[in-house]
Amino acid sequence: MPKDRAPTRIQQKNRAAILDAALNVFSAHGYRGATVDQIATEAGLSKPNLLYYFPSKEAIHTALLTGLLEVWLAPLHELDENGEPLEEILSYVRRKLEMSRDLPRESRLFANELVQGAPRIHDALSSDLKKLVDEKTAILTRWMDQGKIARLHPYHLIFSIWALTQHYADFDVQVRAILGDEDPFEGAETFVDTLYRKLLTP
Amino acid sequence: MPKDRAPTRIQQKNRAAILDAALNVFSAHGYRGATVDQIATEAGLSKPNLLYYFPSKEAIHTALLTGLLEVWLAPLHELDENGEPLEEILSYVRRKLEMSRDLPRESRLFANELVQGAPRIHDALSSDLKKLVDEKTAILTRWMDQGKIARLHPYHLIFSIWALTQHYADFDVQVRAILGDEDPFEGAETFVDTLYRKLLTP
DNA sequence: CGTGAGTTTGACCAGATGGTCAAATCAAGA
DNA sequence: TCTTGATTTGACCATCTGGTCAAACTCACG
Repeated sequence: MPKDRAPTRIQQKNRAAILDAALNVFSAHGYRGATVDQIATEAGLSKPNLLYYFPSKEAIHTALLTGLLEVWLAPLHELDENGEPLEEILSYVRRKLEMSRDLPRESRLFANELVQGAPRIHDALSSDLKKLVDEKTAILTRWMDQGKIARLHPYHLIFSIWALTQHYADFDVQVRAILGDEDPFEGAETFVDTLYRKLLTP
Repeated sequence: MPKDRAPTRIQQKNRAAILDAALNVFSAHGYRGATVDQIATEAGLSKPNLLYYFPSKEAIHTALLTGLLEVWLAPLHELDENGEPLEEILSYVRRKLEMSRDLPRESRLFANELVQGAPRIHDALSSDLKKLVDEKTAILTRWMDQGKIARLHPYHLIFSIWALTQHYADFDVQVRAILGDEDPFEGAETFVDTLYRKLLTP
């Protein structure tokens, strides 16, 4: 394993290639379904070479998840108390939907992990995620108190946004099996827009 | 393997035990993450004994999925053109939510399969499921034409129901990490009820 | 009972898989 | 160029896993 000095050019390139390959493989097959060989091949390395950069399969998975959790929660971070309530929420929804369209692998990585009980990120859920959600639901509640949006259960409001937007990435095959050639995201965008406008209008 | 006569008492009992154990294991770990030994132990059988009843791991999985697809689609089947539109849709939503609460293993079984690209039920999706959905969206469209419910993209309306209801079973850990002790389904029920009332009112 | 079909199991196998290691190769600074 | 640390690899290992098989056991029924 490389000493912990400043990473060399090669180290940067290879670690990035490994994480990208791992994202492909883990998101498509889940943790257990992914093989180190597959990741190595996809990253253009031999298996021992890959294990020179990461000590184990699990280490790759953990590095991926923790690295992406930040990306994953960014849209919610941006929800701004000082903005116009309805517009703030709608653009959060829009950002989440864009992530489903542009980063479906990331969405499925988390979906795989969550649907199997989140054995490897359970802690992050009940600390980081919970904290962020509590912070933002407080804002939503204040908006409701001020009569700026309809009164709803704030947690379930957040859940609904996650469910509606991530559905298009996570269950992509199903969506496409039903829609055929139609682009899922065009319809989805106007649908969720209408939905939250109607729902949130007091 | 047993001859194809009428199944004996033992055969019935063991096949049922195997399928129930398999539902536990597959829904919790996905196809690849499940092991035959685990299923056998959970069913109270030895591995060779299990393989006396089902020829392979995949056969168990297929038997499960095909057997449960029917159960899974039943609520949508019940959507009745002759009923009162809003109430019909609301009770469909309610039935789906009840399934998430009462049959979370089934929900996660399909979620696992779908999120990984549905390699084993792709056909059923684009034939049976597609057919059923087309049939029911036609009803929805007619209701919209008659001005009985708001005009929306019917496919995305169905997707939204699936997403909102199954979310509580599939991502149960996440939901509970955020809600703490609060019962997810109580809040969910009133939330989705409000949501679809507002959304569907023309 | 006895007998034949139905049921169960211990021992075993082949392939897949995560991971190790010593040796070989490469790259950059002195 | 030479040296030293970084990088790469072929060979190898232990374990897990799906699946097989022949032998043993059990049960219903004549």
